[in-house]
Amino acid sequence: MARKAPRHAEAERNDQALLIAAKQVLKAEGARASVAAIAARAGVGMATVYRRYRTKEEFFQRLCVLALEQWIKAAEEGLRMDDPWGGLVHYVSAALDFGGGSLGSLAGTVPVSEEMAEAFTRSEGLWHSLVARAHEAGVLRADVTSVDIDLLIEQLGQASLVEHLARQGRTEHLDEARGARQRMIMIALDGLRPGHPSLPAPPPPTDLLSRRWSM
Amino acid sequence: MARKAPRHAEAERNDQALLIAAKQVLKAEGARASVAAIAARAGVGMATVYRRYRTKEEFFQRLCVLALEQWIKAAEEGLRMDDPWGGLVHYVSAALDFGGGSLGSLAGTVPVSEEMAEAFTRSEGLWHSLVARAHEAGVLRADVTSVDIDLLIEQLGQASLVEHLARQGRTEHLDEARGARQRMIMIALDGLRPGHPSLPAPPPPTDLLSRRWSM
DNA sequence: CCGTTTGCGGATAGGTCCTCTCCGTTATAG
DNA sequence: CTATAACGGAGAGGACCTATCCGCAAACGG
Repeated sequence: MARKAPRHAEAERNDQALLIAAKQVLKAEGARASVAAIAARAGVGMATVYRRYRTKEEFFQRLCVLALEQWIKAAEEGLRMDDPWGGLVHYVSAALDFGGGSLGSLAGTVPVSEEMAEAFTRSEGLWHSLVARAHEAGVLRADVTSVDIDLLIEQLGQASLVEHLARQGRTEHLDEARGARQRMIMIALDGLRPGHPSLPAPPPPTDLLSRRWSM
Repeated sequence: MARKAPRHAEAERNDQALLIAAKQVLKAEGARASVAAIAARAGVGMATVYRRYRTKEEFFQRLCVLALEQWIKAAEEGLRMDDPWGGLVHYVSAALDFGGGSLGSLAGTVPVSEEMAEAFTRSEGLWHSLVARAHEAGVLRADVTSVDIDLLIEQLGQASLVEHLARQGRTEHLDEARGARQRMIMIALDGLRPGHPSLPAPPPPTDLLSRRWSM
């Protein structure tokens, strides 16, 4: 009967290429990215996407789960670090690096699957621990909550000048834009340190963001 | 001959409604906003837009000029304040309030008109004065440049949770989201104060952003 | 009260772009 | 060399967007 899988290696390579391309395109174009654009970026045909996922929605849900796993990994790494502040910075930096912000733009446009809700719950728990530890050590300003920082990550993670330039093919200034972005992130993180006047408005409710991840 | 303008008042009202609606929709949807959406938001027909502007592009260019005038006004107000830091905060807050960030998403998608380039030059000069004054007074960390702050404004000005919720009609949490946003902006501004470790990467070139506004 | 003029809304033509399917082609294991 | 898993891309069908056109409503002078 079935002799063997003739093009198995190529299929595996395409799997990976698709996931990488999807992250890049989603980061640059947000939730409006088209399947065609992602496939082109990965150097494969569109059929290759639809052979693996029944619909675009299912594809994006899978990407959400993978991204959530990166959040979880970042939080675990952060907790493993001895320095509470360093751990928190690691988490935020990692989230912005792998494009955790693009996740935010997906949330709300893609129905939440069971798998997604589960992964989110796990990541949320770890994240709270990381923030709590920083608070206890006194290295994080007392009037800031984990939701505040989540919002900050989401905002800073949106399509930035870097992605805009990359999309337009203007590579001359890419490095400068990347450096500028790092500086901006550091500025925002410095605003999280203790020693600043107290924040306006009451702290946001804890479920302000998380309700987007429940089914 | 021409007796008089029969429906002049309504026309004037529509003019204003269109501009207001355009700002709101652009803020929520970015540069991809459709004319139909803007007209609907203003409660007018599409023809009303095209009676005033020949093309969508011309409409958006006009909006850019109006927005740039708001930037100029904000900078002038900031310079008129006695407190150098307060003046800078005023500028940033005003820019984020009136949706200066949506301007950033227009830059690059709309050809730069002469009027736009001129207004930008004027606003840029005022902005530099405002930053220079803060630097001289020592109330702004020395290693931050005006481009850094521009980038921060652009990033924080992009479609936020507030706009996402508004677009989906979820008004229950709008006030909480608005408060959370104010807190986030204050956190970022606190990061601009003196007394933090020095920033990574060299300062961005002064024309990193401004070249988008030259013809 | 009527005629004229001005501005109005929305249907729609024409075009772009997107999702998803179908089918002839290509690469590999035996 | 054959059988077959996996491939790429053209295209059907539909959503949506810009810009136009036309019948209608409102304001004013006489």
